[in-house]
Amino acid sequence: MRITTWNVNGLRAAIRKGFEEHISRVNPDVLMLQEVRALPEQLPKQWRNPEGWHVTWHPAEKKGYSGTAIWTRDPHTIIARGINEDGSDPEGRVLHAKVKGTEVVCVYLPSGSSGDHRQAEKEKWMDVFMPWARKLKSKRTPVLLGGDFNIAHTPRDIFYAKSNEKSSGFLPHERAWMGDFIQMGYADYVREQAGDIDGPYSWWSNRGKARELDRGWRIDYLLGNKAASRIAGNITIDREAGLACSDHAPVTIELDI
Amino acid sequence: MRITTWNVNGLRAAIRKGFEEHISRVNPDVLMLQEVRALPEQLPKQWRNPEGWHVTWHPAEKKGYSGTAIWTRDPHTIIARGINEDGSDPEGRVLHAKVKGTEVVCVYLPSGSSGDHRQAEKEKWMDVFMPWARKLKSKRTPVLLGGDFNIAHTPRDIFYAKSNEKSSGFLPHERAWMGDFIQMGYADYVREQAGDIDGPYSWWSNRGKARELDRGWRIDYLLGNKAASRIAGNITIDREAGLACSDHAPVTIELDI
DNA sequence: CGTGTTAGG
DNA sequence: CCTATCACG
Repeated sequence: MRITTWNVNGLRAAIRKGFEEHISRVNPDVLMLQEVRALPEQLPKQWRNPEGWHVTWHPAEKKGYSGTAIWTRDPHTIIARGINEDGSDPEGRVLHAKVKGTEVVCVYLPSGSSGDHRQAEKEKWMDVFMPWARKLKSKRTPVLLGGDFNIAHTPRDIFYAKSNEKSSGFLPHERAWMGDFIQMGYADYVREQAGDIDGPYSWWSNRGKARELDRGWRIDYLLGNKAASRIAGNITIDREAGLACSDHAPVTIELDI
Repeated sequence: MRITTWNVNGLRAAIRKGFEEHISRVNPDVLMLQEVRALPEQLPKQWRNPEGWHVTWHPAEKKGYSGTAIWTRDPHTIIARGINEDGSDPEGRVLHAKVKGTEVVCVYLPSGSSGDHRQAEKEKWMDVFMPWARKLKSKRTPVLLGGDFNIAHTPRDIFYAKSNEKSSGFLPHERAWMGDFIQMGYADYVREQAGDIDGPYSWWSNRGKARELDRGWRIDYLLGNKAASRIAGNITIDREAGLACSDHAPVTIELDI
C-alpha cells in the first residue's frame, strides 16, 4: 500500500497545472492532501468525488484557506477531525482515518512565516498536538502521521541553515519540538532511509531560483509508530510534481500491506 | 494641438501591455487619463515623471481605485481638482487644467454597473456635475471636457441597445442626462464628425467576443464649448490601443492651436 | 512570488 | 473577464 502526503498549495491551481497526471504517476493508494484551499463545492465537478477514490474533505471554515483531505482507493472510516475533544477544527488541519487496518493522520501545522500573530498560533498548536500524538503512538495498530509540519528538524533538513536560525520553521524551540516528537517514539522514515545527508528537501520557496538550485527545506514528514515501522518500506519524493504543480513535493511510503 | 482622452483600466497593467508604444503612435500633446488605479509612488520610477511631459496626477484616496491624470507637452496650470467648492475629490474623478490658453477637464464618471449602491453614487455625481459643467461652458476661452462618462447617449452609441435598456450606462434617465448635457451647448465632437451611424465605440466588455466583433459602447466623450468648436478639428479613435492595452480606446481630437 | 479573497468595473 | 486590494504562506 502506497501512502502519499502532499501539500498542494491550492488544489484548484494544482489541477490547472497537471495534478491528475502527477497523481497517476505517483500512484498512491492513500493520498493525504494539505492546503486544499477550497470548499468541495468550489472544485471542478469531476474533482469533488473523483472516480475510483473514496474521499473525505476537511476544509477550513475560512474560504480559500488551509484545509486537508484524505483520498483512499479502498474504503476508509473517519476516526476524528482535529485534535480537540469536541471535534472542532476550524482551520481543517487534522484528519484522522483508518484504512485497511492502518491509521493515517493527515496533518497540516500552521505556518508562522507571515508574522508574530501566526507564529503564536503555531506554537499554541504545537503544544496541543504533542500530547495528542503521544497518546496515538502507543497503539498496537500501525499509525502513520503524514503532512506538512512547517518545521525543518536539523541543519541537514534545510539548505540555508545558518541564515535561517531566526526564521519561523527553523527556530531552536521548533527544532527541539520536532526532536522530542521523534524521540518519543515516532520514526522519521524519510530521514531514516536517506541517512545523514543534506536533504532530501520537499519544499522550495518560489522566490528567486530556490527551486532550480534545490535550495529547499524538508518540512513534509511521514512519521510512524512501532507497528508502522514493522511494515514500512521504500520512500520516494517526486520532485517533478513539486516543481510543476505546487511548491511542495509529494512524499510517498510503501507499506507491506 | 492633439488632445487625447483614454481610460487605461490600470496604468500599471497598461504599461506592461505596451502603453508607451501606443502613446507614441497616438502622439498627443495633451493626454487625459482615467482609471489610473495607482498612486504615483506605486508606478515604475520612469513613469512617475515621464520625460518630455508635464504631469499632474490626481489619484483616489483608496488604493488601486479610480484616479485621473493630465499629461501635457507644454506646461500647464491646474485650475481645480474635483467639482466641490472645497476642492475635495476623494475618488480623483475631475482634473481641470489650462494649457496654451485652452481649458481641459479630465472627467471620470462613476460606473453604476456593480450594483445599486454604485448606481446611487453615480446619480448623485451626475446631479452635481451638470450645474458645474453649465457654468464652465459659458467661458470665452475654449473649454474641452474629455473622459469616460460611463453613459451611452443613443442607440447608435451602443451595439446591443435593446437588451441594455435596463443596464446601468444606458438607462433612460442617464441617456436623457447625456442629452441635456449636449443640448445645453456642449458639442459632442465624435458624434458630430461620425454622423448618424452605429458607433464608433470606445469601450468593449472583455467577456465573450465583444471586442473582436466590435460590439461595444461609446462612453468616452470629447465635449467642447462654442470657443472650442471654433478650433475643433479631426477625431481619431485608436481601436488597436484599446484592444491591446485597455478595454477602452483612446479618443483624440486635433485643435487648431 | 504565488494562491486564494473581495470590491469594483 | 480583468484590475486592483489584502491575508497568508
